[in-house]
Order: sequence, then C-alpha cells, then structure tokens
Amino acid sequence: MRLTKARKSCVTTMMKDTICEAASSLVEQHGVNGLTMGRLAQKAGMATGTLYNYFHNKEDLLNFFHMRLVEPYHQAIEKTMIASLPAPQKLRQVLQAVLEQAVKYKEIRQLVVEMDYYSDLRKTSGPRLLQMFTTIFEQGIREGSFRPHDPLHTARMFRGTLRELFDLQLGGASDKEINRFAGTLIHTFLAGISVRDGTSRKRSKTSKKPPAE
Amino acid sequence: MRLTKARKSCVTTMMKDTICEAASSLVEQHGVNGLTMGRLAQKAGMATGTLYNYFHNKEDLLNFFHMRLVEPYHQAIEKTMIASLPAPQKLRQVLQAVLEQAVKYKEIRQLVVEMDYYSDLRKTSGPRLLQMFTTIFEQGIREGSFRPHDPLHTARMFRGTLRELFDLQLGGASDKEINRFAGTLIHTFLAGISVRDGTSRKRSKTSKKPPAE
Amino acid sequence: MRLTKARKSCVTTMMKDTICEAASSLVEQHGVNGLTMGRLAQKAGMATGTLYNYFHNKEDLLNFFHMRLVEPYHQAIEKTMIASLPAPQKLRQVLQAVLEQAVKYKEIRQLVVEMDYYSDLRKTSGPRLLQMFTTIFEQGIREGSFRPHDPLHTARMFRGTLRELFDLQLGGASDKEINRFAGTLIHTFLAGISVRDGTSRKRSKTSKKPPAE
Amino acid sequence: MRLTKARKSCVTTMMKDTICEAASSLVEQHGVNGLTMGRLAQKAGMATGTLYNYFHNKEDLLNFFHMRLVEPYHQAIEKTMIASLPAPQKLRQVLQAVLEQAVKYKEIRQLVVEMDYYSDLRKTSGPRLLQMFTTIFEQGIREGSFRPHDPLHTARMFRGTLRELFDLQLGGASDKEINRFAGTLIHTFLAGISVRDGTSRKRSKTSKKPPAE
DNA sequence: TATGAATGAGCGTTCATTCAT
DNA sequence: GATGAATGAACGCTCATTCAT
Repeated sequence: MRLTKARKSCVTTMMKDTICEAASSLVEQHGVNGLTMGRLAQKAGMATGTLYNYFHNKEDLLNFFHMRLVEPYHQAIEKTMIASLPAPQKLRQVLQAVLEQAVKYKEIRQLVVEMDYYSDLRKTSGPRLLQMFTTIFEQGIREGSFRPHDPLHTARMFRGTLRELFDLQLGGASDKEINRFAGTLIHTFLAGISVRDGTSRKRSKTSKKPPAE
Repeated sequence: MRLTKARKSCVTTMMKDTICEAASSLVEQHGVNGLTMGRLAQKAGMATGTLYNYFHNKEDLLNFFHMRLVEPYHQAIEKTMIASLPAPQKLRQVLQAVLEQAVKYKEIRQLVVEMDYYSDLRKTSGPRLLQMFTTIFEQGIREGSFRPHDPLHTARMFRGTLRELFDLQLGGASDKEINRFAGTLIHTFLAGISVRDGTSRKRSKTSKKPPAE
Repeated sequence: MRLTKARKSCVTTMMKDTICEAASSLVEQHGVNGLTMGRLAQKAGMATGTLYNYFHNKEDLLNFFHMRLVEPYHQAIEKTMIASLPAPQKLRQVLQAVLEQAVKYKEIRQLVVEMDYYSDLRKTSGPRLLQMFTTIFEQGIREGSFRPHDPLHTARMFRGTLRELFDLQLGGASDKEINRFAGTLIHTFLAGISVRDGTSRKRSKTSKKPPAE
Repeated sequence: MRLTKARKSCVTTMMKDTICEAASSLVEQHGVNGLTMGRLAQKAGMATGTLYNYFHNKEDLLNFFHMRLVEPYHQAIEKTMIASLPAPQKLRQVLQAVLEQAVKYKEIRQLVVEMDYYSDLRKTSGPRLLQMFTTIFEQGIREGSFRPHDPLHTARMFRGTLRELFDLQLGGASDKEINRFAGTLIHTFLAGISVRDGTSRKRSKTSKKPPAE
C-alpha cells in the first residue's frame, strides 16, 4: 500500500466522478432504461468489472448517481433557509436558488426527474424538499404575512410548479423565458391571478395576450 | 374473407381491449418493467405471437395502452371546456373533473405517471392538457377577471399542481384530504396566499431577481 | 393448439431426454463444474433460452438429470426387494442387480457420484438405498441367519463397498474383475475373512480396542 | 538477496501455511465453491496478487491445500504400519488410527470429501491408502490368519466402509455411535455376519452369479 | 516481494420477436 | 388468424488472473 488512505479515497472519488459523468451522458442519450452496466463501463472507458470495484451493484450505482445529481440542488436550497427573512422574501430567494441550479444543471435535471420514477429514490428525495418548503409557508403563517392554511399543501403546490419550471427549461426555453415564468410563479403564489378591485390594481388593463410584465 | 372490413375492425378492437385490460392488471401488479409480452399474453389468455397480430411491437402496444388509459381523462376535461362559463368557474370545474377522474382512476394514475417516463409518450400527451388549461387562462384575461399575464405560464403551473394532487392521492391520502388540497389549490391560484390589507404591498421592492411583475 | 396434451408432453419428454443426454456427455468430459447452460444448449443443439422452456433454472435441470440417472438404479434394486427370499439370498440378489446396473450405466455412474456431492441431492438419494439395505439385514437377523447387530451399520458398510465396486469399474476393470470383486464382497460380508478352525471361536479374546459387539 | 535459500523457503512455507489456514476456514464456511482467490487473500490478510507469488494458479493452490489436509491422516495410518503385529491386529490398529483422525479432523473431513470430487485429487490420494490396506491383507494371507483372496479387493472394501464411517460422523453421530460402527465393521470383516453352526454352510451352493471364490 | 485496481471472459437468466404449424 | 417453442442478444454480476506501482 503505497498510497495513503486519503489519496486512495481521492482516486476512488475521481473514478466515481468519471462513472457518474458517463452515466449522465448515457441517460441523456438513451434514458434510464438505456443505462446498462456494459454500456456505462464502455462510456467510462473501463471494463465492466471495474464498475463493481466502486459500487456494490447497479442499484447502488444509481443511488449514488442520483444523490450526486440531487445533492447540490438540495444544498443550494437549504443554504437559503438559514437566512432570517420574512417568509415571502424567503420564498423568492428559494425560487432564485432553484433557478440558478436549474440553469447550472440544465442537462441533468431531466435525468433526475426520470430517475425519480425508477426506484425508491423519490421516496427519500421528495420529502426533503417538501419539508423545506413547508417550513417557509409555516413561517409565513406564523408571521401573519400568509393567510392561515395547510402549509403542506402550498408546499406541494410550490414543488409542482418548480417541476414545471424544469420542464420548461428542458423544453429549451431561454433564460429570459424562465425568469418570466418564475416571476409569474411567485406573483401568483403571493397574490393570485384574480383581478381585485379597490385601489391597488391600476395597470391591469394594458395587454391582452402574453403581456409584457 | 368472410367478414366485412367493419366487422374485422370490430374484432380487432375487442382484442386490443382485452390486451389493454390484461396490461392494466399486470402493470398494477408488477410495474411497467414487469410487463413482458409473455406475461401479457398469458394474462390476456392468448399466445405470445398473437399479440403481434395486433401490435407491431412492444412499443406500439405500450403507446396504445397509454392512450387508452389517458384518453378518458382528457375527454372528461375537454367536456368541461365546452360550457360557457366565466374563467374562474371553468377553472373550478376543470379541477372538479380532474378530481373525479383521479378518484375513478386511482389505480391507473400511477401507471400513467410511470409510463410517462418510459418513452416519448408524455411528449404527445402533455401538450394537449396544457393547451386546454391555457385556453381557460386566456379566456379569463380576455374577460378581465384574470390580470394580464402569460396564460401558458399559469397553465403550466396549474398542471404542475395537478400532478401533485395525483401524487398526494397515490400516497394514500383520503378523499377529504384531496378535496382540501384542491380547495387550497384553487384559492391560491385565484387569490394568492398573502394577507392583504392597505399596507401590505409596501415591501415588494426588496428582492431583486425574481422580480415582481 | 394442434397437438393433444399427450403429444405435447411426449415432445417435452423427448426434449428433456435430449438435454439429459447432452448433460451426460458434458459432465463426462468436463465434470459437473464444466456443465454450463451455454455449453449444454450447444451440445444439445439448441439455443440457451430453449433450456429454460423445459427447466425452471439450472438447479431444476440438475435435479431432473440426477433423478434420471439414479432412478433406474434404485428401481432395479427395489424390484429385488419384493421377492420372498432368505436374507443372504436377497443380499446376493441385490448385489447382482447393482452389478447389472453398474455394467449398464458404466459411464454414468461417475456423474452420479460427483453430483452427489454437489447439492442436497445425496440427502434425498442416499437414505433411500440405505433404507433398503437395512431392511435386508433386519430380515436376516429376524430369520436367525445373521447374528444380532445394528442393521443400519451393516447397511452402511454394504453401501460403502458398493461405491468401491463402482469406482473399480470406472477405473476400467473388466467385467470378470468386477465379478470377482463382487464374490469377495459377498463372501466377506457373510463369512468374514478369517480362517476358522474346527471349533470356530477360539480367537475371540485377542483384541482390545474396537470391542466386540 | 539477503536471505539464504533456506530462510527464503522457510518464509515461503509459513506463507503457504497461512494461506491454507485461511482456505480451511473459508471452505468450512462456504464450501469449496465459495473459495475464491479474493476471499482467500482477504481472509489470509494479504493482497490477491500475493497468492500468485506462492501458487501458480488456483488449481495448484487447491492441490497443495488438499495435500496439507490429507497428509497427517495418511501419516497417522502409515505409522501404524511399521509395527510388527499379526494382520488382524494391524487392521484393528489402523481402524483405531482412522477413528482418532476422524475425531480430530471432524470439521476438515467434509472439505476433503468435497474436494475429492473437485479435481483429479482423489486420483493421487486414493491409491496411497489403498496400497497400505492391501499390504495388511496380504500379510494376513501370508501369515495364514486370512483365507486366500485378492487383497486389493478387501482393501477396497475396507476403504469403502471407512468412507461410510466418515459420512456417519459428518452426519453428526456421537463418538459412541462411531465406535459401535467401528466395532461392527471390524467384526464383520473378520468373521462375517452369518450365524455359523455345523449345518449352516450347506445352502451356500444355491446362488449362481456372484460366485463363491 | 507485495499490492489491489483493472481486466474481460464467462456465468445464469430474461424476453422481444419470429415462424413453422 | 392463432399458436407457443425456439431463438439469441443482452442483461447484471463474478472472479481468476495480470501488472504497474
């Protein structure tokens, strides 16, 4: 053993990275069903058996791959949770974080979505985000800025709309379009889409089709 | 050829029905990955080869099966589109229809969701609903009850939240819970979650990126 | 379905026979470890998958193969058990039957022996013969022609010597040699190898450790 | 090269010992099929490649391992051969030695048996014992205590019954049971199982095929 | 010598598809 | 049309062996 444990672990990490990159590219091309151990090894430039030096089996590999993809996304969001901001602000900030991640991981998001439906992965990954969102809505209610409601429900709604945001981006929408969607999203969540009378809504008559905001 | 073309096509339709029923039951039991041509034939009470008299290959069969599953759902929604109602009403009515279908196809929804990620199916199935939702939001804007915005965006949001509704139901939520979710959903869409009073809109200038519209 | 069930089962039986023959030849050449499904299929002149139309998996196949080999041997012996003969005669007759089978299944015996150590097969196959032999020795004791002893022990001894008989034959011994061995065997069992003088039992005081019964 | 050849060979021997011990423990746990080079190396506390410094390949290793197991057993028996005793005594003594070894190597015997059928090992191990047994029976005939017969045959018979003794023990029989079996064994060999009196030898002419010698 | 990651042929098994009947 | 046995490529995985360090 000529390498220290640290070095060894470093090499291992690099290999796992290589494998995950190959996996990404494969899933992107052929879908999750197209990810076979043989193809993966080939894409990663190694023998089939080598994969098994780093992962116990295919499921292990997929789990790791999934986490690798999802983790930075989760962490980016979690980071925004620390700030002590009023709930609406926080919601905007979370949305902002998601937006940045979505741009960054453009090609990869699809894989996550697809993989979510492949195993128990979404059972572990799903609740984590949901919990975070719920916290925000709870906070808003507590602070009095959100009207009383079941925060788990709005959290779910929020998650659902974020999914659409990714879909939109995967469909090839421009960053500008994505940003506009995000704007509509946050506005709708906070204020709804109904026109309200009273004094607050002067500019409502302007455009008809997809109006410039 | 003793049968007229019409008769023949009728028989063919019946066979396809039989096959689809068997497919339903199989996917329900073993998931989409558990649907093999052999098992399907057995369940449908015919020989494996017979399947290939009605479908060119497995993908064809799955496509047909998917459409069969999704069609009544789409139609139920489309039916609500004919009514001449104000947009908010229509939105409620659509939600109501979705709710009914969701209850009705409880067991089947999962299959659809799972299958959506199986092939290009969701590329054909997705836009149809989206188009319908968009129409409603357009109508609302035209009618002046919805403030001006990109209706495709709210349609997407709506679709995203409906997906959550199905998720919720698949997670085993009670009908009552589902109904509460639907209530929150429609309320949020129409009125947002913010508490509104005379002073509440002051702080909207704070955040920068997801811009207020 | 154009064939009656009877015909179908007949065809199935023939296929199983073909497979078993191929298996025999393979095990003979490469040992049980050399029997792979791929090689077997090739030897039997069919595709790998075809094997699985007739056997659930490799273990099933091996079990069937083993039984196919062992069954006639067991039955030949069982047939001799029916006769109402004095025990010594019966013993000779069993030996005779074994001898005939050994000649008949010359090449195959080895496989059985080897396979016996491969799975639980010998746990089911072993006791059956042992039980038969035990019955004979019990009978002899009851009839008074065998001195009182534990018949299970002599049955085991008998089995052990038969195994040697097979070994001998597998080593290429001539039929004449085999017959001579059988002669020695039966004689030794019945009368021992000691030279006896007129009064038969003078030397009984000699040994100490493996005590007389 | 700092070590003399003798020292080097000594180190080599120690390594081989270590490896054999690990092999024993592994085979005991997982059977011969469970003995992989990787597992073996791990158990022996060395790298996989290191094994190949001491053995040319797996077969070599197994052969060596087998010999190591069998050797003390053979030697224990050979030791009893030196004594100048009458043949019957010697036979008892050999049986006694086997018995002791069987008790001592209780766990190991199974491995030997299993391994015997794994390769050509038993072709080299078998004859050695057989030769020894043959010598005893020859001696007995020469001394006049055994009636004239082919000593190779009785040697084989003896070996076959010893195998049963091991089987019995592996089946979990108590030491007492084993001893009883040994008693029956030696008694049967020396005196047969027939009850003998003045008149009893008349009917020996009835059977024809396995002829009296 | 010792190492242990890399190799890749080979394993048992599955299954979409074909085709002679 | 209907059949279902036959096919064989592909799958996930194992493991004896090699070799750069």
